[in-house]
Amino acid sequence: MIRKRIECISCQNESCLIKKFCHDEVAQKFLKKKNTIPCRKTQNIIIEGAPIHGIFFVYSGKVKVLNTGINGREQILRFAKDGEMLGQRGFSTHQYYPIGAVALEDTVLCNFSTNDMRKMLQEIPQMAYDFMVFYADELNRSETKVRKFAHMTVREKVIDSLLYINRKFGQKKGYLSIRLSRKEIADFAGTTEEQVIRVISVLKKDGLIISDAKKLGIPSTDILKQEIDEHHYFIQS
Amino acid sequence: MIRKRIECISCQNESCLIKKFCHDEVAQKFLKKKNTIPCRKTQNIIIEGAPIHGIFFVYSGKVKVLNTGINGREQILRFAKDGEMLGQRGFSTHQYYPIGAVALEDTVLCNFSTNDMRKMLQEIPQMAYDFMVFYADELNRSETKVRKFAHMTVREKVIDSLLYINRKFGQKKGYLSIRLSRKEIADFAGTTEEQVIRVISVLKKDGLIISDAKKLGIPSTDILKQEIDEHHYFIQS
DNA sequence: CGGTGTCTTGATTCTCATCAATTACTGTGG
DNA sequence: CCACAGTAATTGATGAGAATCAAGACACCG
Repeated sequence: MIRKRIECISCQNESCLIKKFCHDEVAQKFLKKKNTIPCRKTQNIIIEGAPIHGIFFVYSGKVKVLNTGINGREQILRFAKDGEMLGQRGFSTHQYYPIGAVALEDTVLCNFSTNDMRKMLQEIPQMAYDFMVFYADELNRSETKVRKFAHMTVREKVIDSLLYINRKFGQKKGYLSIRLSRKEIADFAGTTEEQVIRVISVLKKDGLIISDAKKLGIPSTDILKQEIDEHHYFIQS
Repeated sequence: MIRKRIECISCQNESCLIKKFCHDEVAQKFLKKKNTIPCRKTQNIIIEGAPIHGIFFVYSGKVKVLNTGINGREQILRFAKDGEMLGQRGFSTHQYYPIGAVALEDTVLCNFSTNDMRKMLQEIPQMAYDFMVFYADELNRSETKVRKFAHMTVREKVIDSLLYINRKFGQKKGYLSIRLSRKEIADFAGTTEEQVIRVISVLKKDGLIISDAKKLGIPSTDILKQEIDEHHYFIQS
């Protein structure tokens, strides 16, 4: 576990919205003030409903972003990996985090206070613009998801979720490089554990996905993609 | 129908993200170039999948924002009224509008080309920041909706939709000041026309909503709100 | 080698979408 | 002003899909 401070200069996450400005003079005073926070698997990074205390960037590791209904059911909204942002809502009028975030494996985070982040965005116009584009894309993605939840069958939702996980985290040696429980897939797909299991069973029987121990693999995404697209010609995001 | 050009200076929509900068010097050259577009009820403002040709602001009127699956089913993503924005995705990497927009009544729009809008945002940092906050809020709203679609019953979704419509457009003389068909409510709530009718019937019987001719009214939102909150303590948006 | 948690499968129940048929409403032209 | 057509709203019946419930298999860990 990395405990030492991470400097943006030496960071390899080219997609990070901050990294891009690591040579910017104005940015320097803020970059100096950021914190490096290591956290262990299953640890809560952001607690839903807690007062907002800044914005996070994933330096390394994997995270799930979720929120909970009072019935105890949790909805996973998205996953985040290296270079991605968490707790982005400090800017809107909210006082409390509307979402929670949990580390799926050992993770290292960079943290900026909401105040510093605000100032940095106001002082570096290009950064505000970049953030705006980022949010616009996220909004797109989220609205696509609304549509999916409204009209897809469980089978389609599960397939769609598996494809998303595959796109996001990729495969290593033929298997998805992230291990999620059936429950987590269900919470992401918007269904129940049992349904996910049933769909996965059928997909395995049909040879559309493979499994070894607890790992899942997708030999070819083509047929699966095709099935989704046939009924919903979505602009993927 | 207003045909003459609308000037931001004389516009009354205080919530408009552009109006706020109508005295800004840098903004002037862009404001001069905007177009005023009147359109009639049921007219298509944005056609889903068409090449992006700018961003719109509602000067007056009411609009629905939607997208369609190949099965013909449409999902209404949100409604927009005076001062609100349409086709906001010109900034992200998309080439085509991922959504469509249709006028629900006679509507007057202001239009900026994507290029002008981009330049304006780059040249006026505070505007980029405001837009960023706007998107962040929209994202929040959308993610709340994902959660709702995942876990609410049809009855809850319909009630939630009616409350949203009421919040957004308000009531006049005890009735909602917008008239939507059952089908439109269904497309927004993520269910079918028949289900909406059934739920509304029951709600009328229980005196929770009233109707006169085609108009719907909500005498008191308290009980309805309570029903939603009991099962899902959402941060409303 | 218990024990705990995840995974799996089957059976049951229930909600909701669909289909079909009827009624109410709106606008138009004669 | 009324007849008519076309659209929207309504109601009931049915079936499919999905959530829930229950029980057992499996793996992992002390």
